[in-house]
Amino acid sequence: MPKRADLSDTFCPVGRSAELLGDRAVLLILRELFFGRRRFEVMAQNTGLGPQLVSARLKLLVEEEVVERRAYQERPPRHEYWLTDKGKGLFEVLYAMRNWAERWAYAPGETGEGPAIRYIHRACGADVGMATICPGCGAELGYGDLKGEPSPMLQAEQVARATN
Amino acid sequence: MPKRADLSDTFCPVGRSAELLGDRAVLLILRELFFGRRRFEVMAQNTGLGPQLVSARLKLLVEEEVVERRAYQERPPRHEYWLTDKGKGLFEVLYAMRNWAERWAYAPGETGEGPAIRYIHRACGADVGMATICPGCGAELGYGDLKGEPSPMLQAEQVARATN
DNA sequence: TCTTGTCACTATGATTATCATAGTTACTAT
DNA sequence: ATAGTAACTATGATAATCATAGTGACAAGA
Repeated sequence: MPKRADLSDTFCPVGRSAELLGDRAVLLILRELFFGRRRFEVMAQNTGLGPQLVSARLKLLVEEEVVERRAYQERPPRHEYWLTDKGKGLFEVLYAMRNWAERWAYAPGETGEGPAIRYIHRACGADVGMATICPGCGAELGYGDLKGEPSPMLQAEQVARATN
Repeated sequence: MPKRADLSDTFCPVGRSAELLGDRAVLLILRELFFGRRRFEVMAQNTGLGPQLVSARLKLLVEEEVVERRAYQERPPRHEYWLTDKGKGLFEVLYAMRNWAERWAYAPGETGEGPAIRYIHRACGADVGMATICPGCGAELGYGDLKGEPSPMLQAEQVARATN
C-alpha cells in the first residue's frame, strides 16, 4: 500500500480510536493482554501473527502509552508487556466486541451450551453473562474483574494450537 | 501482503470480531452509518477513503449481513446502505470507542469545553455524557437513541472538509 | 440537441504492509 | 561443548491501499 492516510488528527473521537483499533493485529494483541498474557512469544503463538508484526505493534502500543514494557529479569534481558491505565480503559471496547460476537458471530449450536467464553466475576463468583453490571453483586465491571472460562470446544482449539 | 491469515473460524469471540472490526475503513464506514449517513459519496467524502475501498468494504459488510443495500430510486439506479440488526448491535462497540477516545485521545483543552461530540438522548433531551444508561430518564441507550452535537471545533473541521 | 452535472461506482499503476521462513543475540542448563 | 529458550531482526514474495482518472445511466438547462 501507499502510506495510508493519517487521520490521527481528526477531531472525531471514533476516528481517533479507529486509527489505533482499526487493525487486526492490535486488537488480537490487546485481547492477549486482557487475558493476562504478557510475553512476546505467547502472544505471537496465540494470535498466529508473525514476530515482526507483534514486535511492530507492541512498539506502537508502547508509543501510544497503551502498553508498558517492563524488564522482568536482567540476564539475559527479558521483557513483559503490561497494560497502562489508558490501555485498561479499552476494556469496554473489547467487552463490547465479545458481546457482539457471542450474539451474532456464531452459527446456532456452534458453541455447544452457552457462550464461547463464560465470564465470571472474581469478586462474587457470579456468571455475568453479557452484563456490564454484575448480576450477582451489582458492582460495575471493569479491567481485571472478570475471569474467562472457555467452553470445552474453545479449550480443545487452544490445546491444538499449542501442540502443533 | 500475502493472503492474510484467516482467523474467522477462531472460536474466540474477540478474535471473530477483530476479523471484521480490525480494519480502519470498516470502522470509519460504520461510524458514518451510525451517524445516519447512507450514501456512497457522502461516506467516501467524510471518511477520506477512496471509492474502491468504500466499495470493497460495503460489499464485505453486505456479505456479513451487517449492512443492507437498498435502492432508493430506479432511474437512474441509486442505492443507499442501511444497518441491519446485526449491524445495529455494534452500537456498544462504537460507543465504547467514542468514550475511550474522549477520555484518552485528546490533549488537555483540545476539545475546548466538554467533549468533541456531545451526545443527547432524543427521548428526554438529556446530555448523556459517557453513560450507558440515560442520566435524565434512566433508559438504556442503544442504536438511534442518541443525537450527536459536534463541538464548535469539530463543526469547523467538517465544513473545511466539505468545501475543499 | 448538446453540454454539463450527479451518483455510484470500476480501472490502472505505484507504493508499502504483511506473511512465511530463517537467522540473531544473549544468555542458562546439562 | 552442545542444546535450549526468549525476544526479537532480516529477507524476499505477495497483495492491499492510495491517488488519479474514467465509466454508465440518467436529469436538467442552454
